[in-house]
Amino acid sequence: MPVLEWAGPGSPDQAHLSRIPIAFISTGANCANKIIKDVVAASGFTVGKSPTVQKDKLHPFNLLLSGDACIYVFRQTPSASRPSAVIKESSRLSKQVFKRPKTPKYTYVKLGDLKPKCVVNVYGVVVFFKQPFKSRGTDFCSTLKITDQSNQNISCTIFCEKLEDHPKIFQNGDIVRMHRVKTQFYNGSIMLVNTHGFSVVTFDGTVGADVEPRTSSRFPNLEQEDRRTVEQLRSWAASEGLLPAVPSIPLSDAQPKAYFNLTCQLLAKAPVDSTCTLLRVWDGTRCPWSLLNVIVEPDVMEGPSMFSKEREKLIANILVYDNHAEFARQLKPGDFLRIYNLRAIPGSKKVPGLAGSQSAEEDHLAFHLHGGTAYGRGMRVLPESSPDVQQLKRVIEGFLEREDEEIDEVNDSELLEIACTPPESPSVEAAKCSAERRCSHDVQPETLADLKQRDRGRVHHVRVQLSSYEPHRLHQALKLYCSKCTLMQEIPDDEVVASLFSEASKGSESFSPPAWTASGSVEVPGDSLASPNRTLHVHLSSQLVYERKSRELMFLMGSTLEETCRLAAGYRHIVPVRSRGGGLELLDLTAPFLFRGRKRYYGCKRCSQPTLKEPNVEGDAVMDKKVVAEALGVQLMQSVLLMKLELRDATDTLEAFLWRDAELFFSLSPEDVAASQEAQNSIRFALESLCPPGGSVGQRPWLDLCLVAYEAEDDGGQRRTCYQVCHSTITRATLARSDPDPA
DNA sequence: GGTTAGGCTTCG
Repeated sequence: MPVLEWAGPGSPDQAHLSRIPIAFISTGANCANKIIKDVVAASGFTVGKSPTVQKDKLHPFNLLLSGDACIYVFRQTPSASRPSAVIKESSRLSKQVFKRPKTPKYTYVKLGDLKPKCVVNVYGVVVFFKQPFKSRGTDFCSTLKITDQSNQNISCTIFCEKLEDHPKIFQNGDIVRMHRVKTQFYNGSIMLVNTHGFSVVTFDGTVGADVEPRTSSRFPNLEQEDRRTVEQLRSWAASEGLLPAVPSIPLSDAQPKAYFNLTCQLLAKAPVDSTCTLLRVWDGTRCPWSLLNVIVEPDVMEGPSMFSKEREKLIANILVYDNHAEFARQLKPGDFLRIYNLRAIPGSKKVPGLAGSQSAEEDHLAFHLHGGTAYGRGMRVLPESSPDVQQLKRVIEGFLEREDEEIDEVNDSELLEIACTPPESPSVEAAKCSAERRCSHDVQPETLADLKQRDRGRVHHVRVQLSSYEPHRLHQALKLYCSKCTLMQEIPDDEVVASLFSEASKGSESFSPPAWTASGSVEVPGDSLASPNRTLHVHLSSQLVYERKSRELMFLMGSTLEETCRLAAGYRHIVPVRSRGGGLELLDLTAPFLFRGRKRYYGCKRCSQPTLKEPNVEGDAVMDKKVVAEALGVQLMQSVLLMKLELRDATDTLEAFLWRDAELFFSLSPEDVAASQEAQNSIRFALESLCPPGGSVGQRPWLDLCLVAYEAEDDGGQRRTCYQVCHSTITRATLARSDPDPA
C-alpha cells in the first residue's frame, strides 16, 4: 500500500471522504494504524456499494483498492503555520510512513506449478511478445509468452484499457513480474490472463544491469527478494541463451527481404494516406543500399521538412500501415523508437500517396511495417534512460559533432571571403530549394526598381534571389518578443541563466509555501559516479496531486540549471522558485520561468507581475504554458526569428526583414528552433541552399516572395519604408534524396 | 458484472 506523506495546511474536500470506510483488500496492506489520527485522502480507489449496509447500517459505499492507489496523509499539526516546524515534521514523518513490512508481501508460483482456476503472482522471462494492440473490445491487448527455470512456456494475455498499465517489454529476455493473474485452460495447456488488481513490472534481462523497474506505478513494491529473483532469472536465462545477442539491427546491416528490429530516432513524420504514414528515422549508421525516396508536401510534414545533404544519407523512410499508422499519430519527432519486425523490401516499384506515379529505382531498399501484429510486429517508444537509447545517442551525437564542424568550416571560409567555386560544390545539389507565395493577393509581380520608384501599395510580389542574409549565426536570429509591449530581447545564454539558478539556491531562508501546495522532495540523479544524487525541495499543487496528475507541474527549489533541464524530461512543467521574504517566489525573469521538455519559456520583465497562484485546471482543462503563465502573473514572451535578407533581381537590390512569417517561411516554429539542434540545422541548410556560400549568382534559385511595406522609425528617429517577407514559404523539389552511390 | 485474444509475416 503506497502512502505519500503530505505536509502543509491545504487539504482537498474531506467532507464525504472521511466517512467512507476503506476496505484494504490488497495483500499485506497494513498502514491503518499509522494514519488513524490524521485526515486522509484516497485516490485510485473504486467506489463500490457496501454489501453489508443492511447489517451494519454504516456508510452505503466502500472504497475498494484497485491497482495503483494512493493514500495521502494530511498531518494536522498545530505548528503548520510555522514553516520550519513543518519541514522538520515532514522529514521525520516520511521515514515513518514509507516504512514497509519486513516480510515479503507476495508469493510467486513457478510456471511449472500452475493449477487451473487460480489467481497467482508469477515471474517469468519473456520469450515472445506483442506490443499492446487495440482489441475488438474496450481494451488494449498484450500477448506474451514467458518461461522460467521449470522450462514451461506459458502464454499470457493482458487486457487493459490504459496503455501504461501494460507490460513495458522492449525485447525478448526481459523479465516480467505479474501480480493477480488467473490461470485458465486453453487448447490443452494452461495460460494466464490478468484479473482485478492486476499489476506488472518489467526488468531488463541483462545479467549485471541495474534492477530498475519499468512500471506506471509510482510506488512499485520492490523488495530485496525481488532483486534476487530477477538476478536468478537473468543468469538462468543467460545460460539458456534466451536473451538475444543484439536487441536490434542497425540500418547499416539491413539486408534485402529480411525482417528485423530497428532502434532509431524519429526525425519527422507525415501522413501519406488514410492507411499509411511516413516515418523518417535514423540511427546514425548508413545503410549500404540506396534508400526509398518518398515525396510529401512540406506542410504535412511534422518535424523538419529537410535536412543537410550528409544527414539525408543516413535517413531511412519507413512506411507504416494500418494499425501502425494509427499508432504513429501519437509519435513526436525526437522520440526514440524500437520498431519490431520491420521489413526491408528490395526494388520496390510503387510508392503510395503523392509519389504514386513515381517509379523507384531498381536497387532501392524500402522499409515497410506491414499491418497486423504477426511475429510481434509493431513499435514502441523507448525511454531515454534505456541503455540502447543511450548507445544510440552516442552514435548520433558523434555524427552531429562532425556535421557541425563541417558547417563551421564552410562559414569560416566565407568569413575570410575566400571566393571559390569548387567544380562539385554541394550547393549545386542543394539549389533545388526555392520559395513560393502562399498569399491570395491579387497583385502582379514587379521588379525591385519599379517597387522602389513607384511605391503604390502595401503588398508587393517580387521574383528575386537572395544575395545575403544576417545574422549568419542562427542563435543570434532567435529573439524573445513581448506581444503586449513589443519589447524584443536576446535569449539569455546558458551561463547567465546558470548563474541566476546558483544565486537563487544560495542560503535557505525559512519560508511558508502557499496553502494550496503540497511539499515534498525529488531526487535528482547525479550525472556521474563523482556527483552523487541530490535531494531537492519541491512543491506541487495539492489539487493536481489529488487528481494524480503530480507530474503535470512542479515548483522546484535549489536546483542548478542543468538539474532543472534533466528533471524536465520527467515532468510536464517545471517552475523554478526560490525562498525569499518568508515565502516562495519566481526567479529573476531573465531566467526562464518555465521548463517544458527541452523548451524554455520566458516572461516579459515590463509586463509581468509575478506571484505564485495555483493554476486553474479544473475539469478537463489542460495545463499548458499559457495556464501556468497566467497563474504566475507572467506575460509570456514568444520566441521569434528575426533576419535581414538582401534581395536582388536584374534591376536593383532591396533589404527586407523576415520576422512575422518566419515560421511559415521555414516551416518551423521559432520555439522548436530554439529547442532543437535538428531544426537549426534544417534552417541553416535551407539558407545555404538559397544563398550558397561561395556560389555564383547564377546558382542561386529564384524566389517568388510576397513583401509587405510599412513605415517605421530607424535608429536616428527618421521614418522610412521597411519591407517584410510575408506569406511565403521555402519549397524543395525532393525531400528525401535517393543516393545512387552506395558507400 | 465482465468482451477483447487465443503469436505464426508479405496489398501497400
